[in-house]
Amino acid sequence: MSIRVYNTLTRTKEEFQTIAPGKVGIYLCGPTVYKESHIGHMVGPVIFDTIKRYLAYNRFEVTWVVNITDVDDKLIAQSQQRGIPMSQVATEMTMDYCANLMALGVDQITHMPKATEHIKEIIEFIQRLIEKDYAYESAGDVFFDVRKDSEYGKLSNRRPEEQAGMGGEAASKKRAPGDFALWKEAKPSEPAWQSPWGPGRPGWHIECSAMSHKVLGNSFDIHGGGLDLIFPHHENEVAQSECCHDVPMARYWMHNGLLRSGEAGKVGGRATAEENTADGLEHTATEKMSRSKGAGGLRGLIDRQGGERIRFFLLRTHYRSTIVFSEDRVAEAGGALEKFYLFFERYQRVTGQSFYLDPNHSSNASQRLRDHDGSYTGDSELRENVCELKSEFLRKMDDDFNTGAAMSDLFQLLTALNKFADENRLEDKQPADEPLEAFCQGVETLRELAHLLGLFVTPPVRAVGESDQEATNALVNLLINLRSEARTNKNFDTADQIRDSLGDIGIILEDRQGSTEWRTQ
RNA sequence: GGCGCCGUGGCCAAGUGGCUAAGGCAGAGGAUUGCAAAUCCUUUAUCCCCGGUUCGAAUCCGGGCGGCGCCUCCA
Repeated sequence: MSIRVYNTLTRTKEEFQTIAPGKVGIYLCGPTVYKESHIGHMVGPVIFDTIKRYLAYNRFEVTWVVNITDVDDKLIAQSQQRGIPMSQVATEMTMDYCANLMALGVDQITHMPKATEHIKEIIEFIQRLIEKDYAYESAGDVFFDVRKDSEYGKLSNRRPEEQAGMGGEAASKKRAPGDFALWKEAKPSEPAWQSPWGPGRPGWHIECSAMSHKVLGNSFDIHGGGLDLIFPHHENEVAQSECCHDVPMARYWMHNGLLRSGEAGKVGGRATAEENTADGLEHTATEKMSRSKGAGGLRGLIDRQGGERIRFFLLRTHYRSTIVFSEDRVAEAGGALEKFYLFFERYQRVTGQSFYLDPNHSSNASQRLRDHDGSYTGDSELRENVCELKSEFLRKMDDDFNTGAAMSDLFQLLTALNKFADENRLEDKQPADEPLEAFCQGVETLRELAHLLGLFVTPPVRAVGESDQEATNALVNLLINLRSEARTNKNFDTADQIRDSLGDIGIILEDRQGSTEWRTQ
């Protein structure tokens, strides 16, 4: 039983072996906090949050670092444009980023170091590179000399000499066009820190090398980020770090696929299939999500769809694949979650306990360990089925964290449990003890596996406010009572009219034994 | 030009050499229900095209067509 991960460096799946036994260090490149984050920024955090949960489940002690880059040309531009200090822009956007992470259930991050709080380490790092002759000062700037690094290009598989169009505005200060800035001289109006080369600020890549070194050491296990960071960001990071420390920076380089926009121009307006297929072929122009292309509105998306839907949408596809994003797609995918929510209500009807608040398990279920001593006793068809689905789920997760494939077992588990509840009439007043226990154990497994994906940890956030809900509650119950009376009198026309009218405004009634329940949508 | 990815049922999406090609959504039929809802059961695949390797390929190789990414800021 071993975990395999795809390594960008070798372009193969490799067996996962940690540097220190039982411990894992992960560094994920976080955002440059100059604007509100968009949906694309959530892909890496969500998959690595899941990876951390899974590694912890496999008895690893995991340290997961996500950096905040809070000094950068774009941040300076923002602060000047808005007329506020750069640090204020950074603080606002960092809070926005963290709020979005929380909404998507990303709560496993161990450290979030900021670049501006590590200027000293950054300067020391650069000094070391200069001493070792891998970097040079040039008129207030410091550059990394790519020609000194014989391994430069190994991650992205490209040779600097073959690159066209490199150099940028600082080209005249460089020895070679592929050289990149470690330290940038400050212009008069720009924020600056004192350094041996005069006032300035760090270049883009150096903060990650310095901070990962500080928190995780010379070598750590996993370095992650979006595919678009392979070049130049990660290529430059490896170059800096390995020239500085003379050991491999990271064992496994993991890169998540990017999101592409699949907006058909009908977001928010329930586009019907009939409308779209009128001309037979509708080629939706899709393009990569990026802030420069106007992707945005993550907060609104979260408000409308809920974080869990978005998380589910992202984990449905393998993390290295491109995902075509649109709100319609999120909404559509999220419909599948309803089946689980309805089941959790069923679970509550059967056991009288909330799926979420079970005092015995809720708080610890996500900390369950693999191969724990399960309380699975006796044998039955359900138990066998559950065990098999669980091992299938784990087998798929072992194979490069194949969350999309693993989800199918979650759905099959759900179906098995529903079927079992049907067949054993668990919603009757007095269900037999033995089947009830088997059922609860099955639910326990469902919870255990779902929590590995970060799903169903907390109740879904509904859009309705608290007080609204109370009023709605009272009102609907009133109508239910009226309808119930009509039904008792065999006045089904009236009963149906009430139910249909409620259905028209989005309230669904469900008749159970002796009572009627309702839900929205 | 250099490096790289993708093309699986109406839609989304696993599977990368060998049982009847997962699962979800949508649709259809059935069970259940006073009628519904929920739930369960049943049901839909020339795996982009052509050639090759092989006893055997969606899966490997070559070619073609189509879509996309990076090489400039980007998760």
